[in-house]
Amino acid sequence: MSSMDIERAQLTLFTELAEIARTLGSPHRLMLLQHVAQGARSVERLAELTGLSMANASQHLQHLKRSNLVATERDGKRVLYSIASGPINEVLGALTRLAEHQRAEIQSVISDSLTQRDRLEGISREELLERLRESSVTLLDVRPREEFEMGHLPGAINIPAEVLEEHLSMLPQDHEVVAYCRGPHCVLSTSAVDTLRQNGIKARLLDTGFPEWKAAGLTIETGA
Amino acid sequence: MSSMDIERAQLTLFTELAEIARTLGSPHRLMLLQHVAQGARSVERLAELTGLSMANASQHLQHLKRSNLVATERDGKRVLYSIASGPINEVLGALTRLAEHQRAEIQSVISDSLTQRDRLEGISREELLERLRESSVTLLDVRPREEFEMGHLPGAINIPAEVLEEHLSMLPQDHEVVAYCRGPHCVLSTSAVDTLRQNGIKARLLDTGFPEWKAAGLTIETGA
DNA sequence: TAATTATTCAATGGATTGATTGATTAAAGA
DNA sequence: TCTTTAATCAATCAATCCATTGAATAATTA
Repeated sequence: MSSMDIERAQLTLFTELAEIARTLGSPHRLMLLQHVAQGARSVERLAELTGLSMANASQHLQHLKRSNLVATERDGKRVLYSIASGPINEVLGALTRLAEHQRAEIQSVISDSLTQRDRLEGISREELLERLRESSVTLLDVRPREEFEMGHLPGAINIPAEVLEEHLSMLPQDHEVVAYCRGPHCVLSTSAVDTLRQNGIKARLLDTGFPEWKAAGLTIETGA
Repeated sequence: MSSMDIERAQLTLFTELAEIARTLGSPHRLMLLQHVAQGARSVERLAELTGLSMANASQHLQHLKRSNLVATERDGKRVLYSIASGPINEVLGALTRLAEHQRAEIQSVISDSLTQRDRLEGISREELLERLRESSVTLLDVRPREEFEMGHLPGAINIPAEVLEEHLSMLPQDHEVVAYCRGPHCVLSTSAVDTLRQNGIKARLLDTGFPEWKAAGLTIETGA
């Protein structure tokens, strides 16, 4: 193996990595990816969910496909896009943690925010299970009702993020609240945690979301 | 918190993520980042290491800086670039694993490669320590001699990747070999593992590199 | 102070990207 | 078969990106 070959190998690896990173380097594609990660969706639905035009959504989805981040399957006259196999969520999770770290670093200079520090430190699945067993926490699912009813973590109560502020009275003031939504890169529950804290409720964020919980083979409740 | 606010928060988060991903979306910037991750380097050195022109390297480095992936510090008439704090390696590691996963998936269709599967499964620090204690493995450092001499894992022998093929006789034929270099995103040791296997030596890849080992506070040897 | 070295800035041009529009293909139903 | 619906393709245009060039700035040395 000559050092020439090594350089070439380095270059091709970096080129591959760069290609993936580039594909992730568009807010619209990230939004599409996030929705696709919830389950197979048609182009039309994805366009609607993201507010993009059909043609534009289609092109972005094809871009994601070229990078092997999503897969397609035909269903009658529709084409369903679903997330590809592989550690895609890990990449998005790592990216999110990096972004949050950077944001925290900036904010810790600007503001003296006390909540900032531990907002990043989510609660782990293991700790959650332990705390649930001794019922010292309330588990809060902030996804839309329909998603909640399709399946949720056992014992969770559902208050969609968009109505959280008006339904704070449903939450116990003494217990700590652990919020979760779709995945580690879901922004809904971090804003939920902010809202809760601003209202004097002790709140933390589950470091995994519903899809991961399901993937880990843990028990799930359905219905309302 | 209205659902309008959520959408805006989503958008800004995704925009931030996309910006980081975009910055990583260039092979040249990834190369620069990899070198910078080894320690503080001047623009000139980095230009030389990557084969870029000074002005070009400088601009890419500034791009990396704008995304808070590197930091600068003046040293006399030179400007030293170093890696920023935060889980940057985690992102690169996750990206690399994703790329390798994709590559493996393609290759497992094309070729019937037996080695492909477990090449990805590196050996963990814990397992390595155990195996070293019972001296059932040989630890191989494939970085350039100078880096090796600055510090390496205890008990490792050094054969730089570019001369590995000519020095195979230095390696025991009966022991398993564990190769490592700089970090999980270092391509050197994966090519090293390939070379070794092609020559009938049982080889695996350490799932962390020297920087991580050092960061974990484990013992280090210096000198030749 | 002048000359040197290291880096950045500013301007240029070619290549690529992202969104829009309208045309085209594919499958299903009337 | 003709129409409808879902998705993709092709063409366009503005915006951005990347590398190059040469000039400008900053710190050091003669």
